Amino acid sequence: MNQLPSAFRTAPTPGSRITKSDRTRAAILNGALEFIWSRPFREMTINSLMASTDVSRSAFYRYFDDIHKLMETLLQMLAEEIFGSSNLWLEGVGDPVALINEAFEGLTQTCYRYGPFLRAISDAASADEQFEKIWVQFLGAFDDAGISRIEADQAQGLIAPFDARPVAFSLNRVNAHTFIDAFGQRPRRKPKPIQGGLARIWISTLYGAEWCEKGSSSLVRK
Amino acid sequence: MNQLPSAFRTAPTPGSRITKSDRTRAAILNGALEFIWSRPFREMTINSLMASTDVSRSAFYRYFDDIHKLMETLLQMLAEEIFGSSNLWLEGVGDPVALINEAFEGLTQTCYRYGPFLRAISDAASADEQFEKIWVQFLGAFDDAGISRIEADQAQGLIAPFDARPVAFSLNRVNAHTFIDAFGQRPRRKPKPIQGGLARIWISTLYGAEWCEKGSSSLVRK
DNA sequence: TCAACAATTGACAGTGTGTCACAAATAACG
DNA sequence: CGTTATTTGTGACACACTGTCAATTGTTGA
Repeated sequence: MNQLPSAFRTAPTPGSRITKSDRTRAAILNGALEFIWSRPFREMTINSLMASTDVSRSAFYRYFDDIHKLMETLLQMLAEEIFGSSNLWLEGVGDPVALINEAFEGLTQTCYRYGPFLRAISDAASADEQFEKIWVQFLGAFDDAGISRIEADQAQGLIAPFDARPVAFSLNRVNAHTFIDAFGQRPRRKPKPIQGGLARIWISTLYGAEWCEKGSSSLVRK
Repeated sequence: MNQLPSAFRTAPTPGSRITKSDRTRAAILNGALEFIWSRPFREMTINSLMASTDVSRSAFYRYFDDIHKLMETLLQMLAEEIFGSSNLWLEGVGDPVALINEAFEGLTQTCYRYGPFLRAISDAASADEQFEKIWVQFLGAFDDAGISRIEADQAQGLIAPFDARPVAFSLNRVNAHTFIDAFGQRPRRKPKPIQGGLARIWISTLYGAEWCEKGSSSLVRK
């Protein structure tokens, strides 16, 4: 049922032994993940979060400055996985349309699994100035990579010569917020149609609609 | 400098005279608009809001249940104007590509003007369950209208026969969050490239890229 | 064993919320 | 007018959450 990552079952200490502090820290992080999975971020107070652990509320502050610093820690976890999926198209070589389809296959799966978490991150961003910067930076990294890829393909004549920046900007927004809105709260929408819709938008915009029905089987409609 | 609507300069009472209550209510709403224009929504407490009026914090509760009910009142204001712009394409007759370009002209202008406000609404939605429902409903109305329009054009052979629902869903997300991210905080991005990027995405996805450079002059690049 | 260090705790001050009984201002009316 | 009724505004209260601190408890290694 709970599809959240189990990355904190043990301690993330470098070389030394597992200390009590490690276990408490892991308990807090796991508690946060479970919380996010079952309740909206706005209800996650230090109180309610620490209630799931066996230590007091004050103990939280030995490990994190506040709720948003904790979210920052969690975001880093997800970031690698998401960036990994997207990189297929962003930096891959070969047929770009096929790469996009492949990338959306993995990306959709990842975002479907982590939907509520993704949503919590987005909510946390609007609640805290510092964390918002991190989230904006995270999205901005995709913007830059997208612009590079589009301009590279434009140089090769694969993409029409339009202004890459605003298109990359909007294409990244459509991904982020389609996933957040579609998978962020239960019942989540079916992933396949969402994936198909996004792939269609990207491929039509960048390479032309005639590529939409070709390529990966992930676009075949039932 | 301040481009916010001045809708509350007087009282919105039906027939009768302007009472003191009307003026206070208007002062609160105007204070909220000014606040949103200059500071992020997360900093808008009843305290800081009422400081701009000449009545006490408690007086707020005579007019609104809480901050989010106030936001609800403000949203209704904007809703009509936004829906008006979009309706050009959603329900207009004639060349749909030209209609989209026209619609984006007005829509971009409106969202540029009300950017910080739009952003506050989005932030408020993630902070309050009730208000979130209203925001979701607001977006959902565009989804439904978009699906209808796409399916109608598909029936006419103007749009390829793909599953309209997820595409309309994502196209609406790209609008909302492109505008929020691009115009929600100063310095706002230049509206024209944003408008061009969005129009390109919509037109390519729905009608095919060959229509992108034709139609309205709003797509001509410098 | 017993210091030295790590982890945890309850209590506190600060800020915000929403409610209430009461005070002040305004309107209604003889 | 002056008096009453209604509307509008206020301070004070109880509650919730945050972040800090000195004091306490626990763990570890010589």
